[in-house]
Amino acid sequence: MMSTVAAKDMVKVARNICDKTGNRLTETRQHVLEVLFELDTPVSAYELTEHYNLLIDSPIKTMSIYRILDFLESIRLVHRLRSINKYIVCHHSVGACHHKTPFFLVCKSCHCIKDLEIATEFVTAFLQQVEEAGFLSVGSQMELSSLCKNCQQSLEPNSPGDIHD
Amino acid sequence: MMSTVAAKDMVKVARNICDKTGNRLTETRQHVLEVLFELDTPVSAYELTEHYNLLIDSPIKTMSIYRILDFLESIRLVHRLRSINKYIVCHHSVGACHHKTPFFLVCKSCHCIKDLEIATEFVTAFLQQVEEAGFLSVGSQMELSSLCKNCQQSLEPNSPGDIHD
DNA sequence: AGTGTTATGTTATATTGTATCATTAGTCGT
DNA sequence: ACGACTAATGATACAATATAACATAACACT
Repeated sequence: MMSTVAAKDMVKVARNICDKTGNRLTETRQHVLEVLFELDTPVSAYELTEHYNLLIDSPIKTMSIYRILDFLESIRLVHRLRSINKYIVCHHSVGACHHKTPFFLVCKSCHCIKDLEIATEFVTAFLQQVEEAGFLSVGSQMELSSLCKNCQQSLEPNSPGDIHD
Repeated sequence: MMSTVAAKDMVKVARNICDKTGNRLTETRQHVLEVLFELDTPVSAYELTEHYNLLIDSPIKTMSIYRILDFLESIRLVHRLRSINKYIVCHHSVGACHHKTPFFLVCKSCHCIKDLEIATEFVTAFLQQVEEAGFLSVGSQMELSSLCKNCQQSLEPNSPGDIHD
């Protein structure tokens, strides 16, 4: 499998994390991470399986992909975008502070995403409210179902909900 | 189908909205709304189908439930919780201002939810950032994948991601 | 090497959601 | 009231997403 420089960096970070946390960065896991990195767009587990099998010699099945995605998510190298059932590598992992709380704007229509950099004090204040409510933020990410500029335009006006109130 | 007072209020609001927006609150749609209201907990479309068929005489299939949920969501009487693929009635609809942006804390583990009342200025500031990024918030709701108090306790410590950084 | 643990392979199945076309029920103009 | 149009539902099939369960392989430790 080819590896761009950046992909190698990603793998290096992954190896570091695994070393520190007593986990194993197996060849398969590394491959999954590399494929996801090269794709660099949200993909479903099944799409990822296809790409993996195009790029990597030894074939894999989706069951294994799911397991490895779970693992990579648990060490925070992959984000699971629950609102669209897709997965993407974490871009805050390579040579950057890892303690951000990514806020993904997810286009309901075309499934493109934007990783919004929201102000720290904003996040802090917000997480405090979460804590006060007795909840613990996990997954370290938020998603907002929205529409990107393109899809806003190609949408007809006057949806049922518009005249509300 | 039995109707508590509150359920009747809900239906009244629904009828109002439909009248204003030129939509029809059919018997089936009303029934779906009532069943959802009585359940008052997030349910999947299939669970809702089951409950509907227990409570209502004329049987329904999930396909129709999905269509009606779509409709009820479009007039903002139902929230679709995408992170857990479940649906719940909107509680901001009955005799209250409807322009809130609900923020649901969704427990990853037991799927209980808490509708967090976040400060208006908070939401406003946030939505401005969304707009600046060229996105339009739709669905008028946010979800945060989290853990409720109960599930926090029953979880073992030292998950793989813990020692990160 | 032997043993326990973790990761993967493999098959089957559960769960969630859509496409499509037929049928029924309203709506509107005449 | 009648026909024609549109909206809503019924019904069947299927696609897409995800998990369960058990077998095998790879690693880790003594």
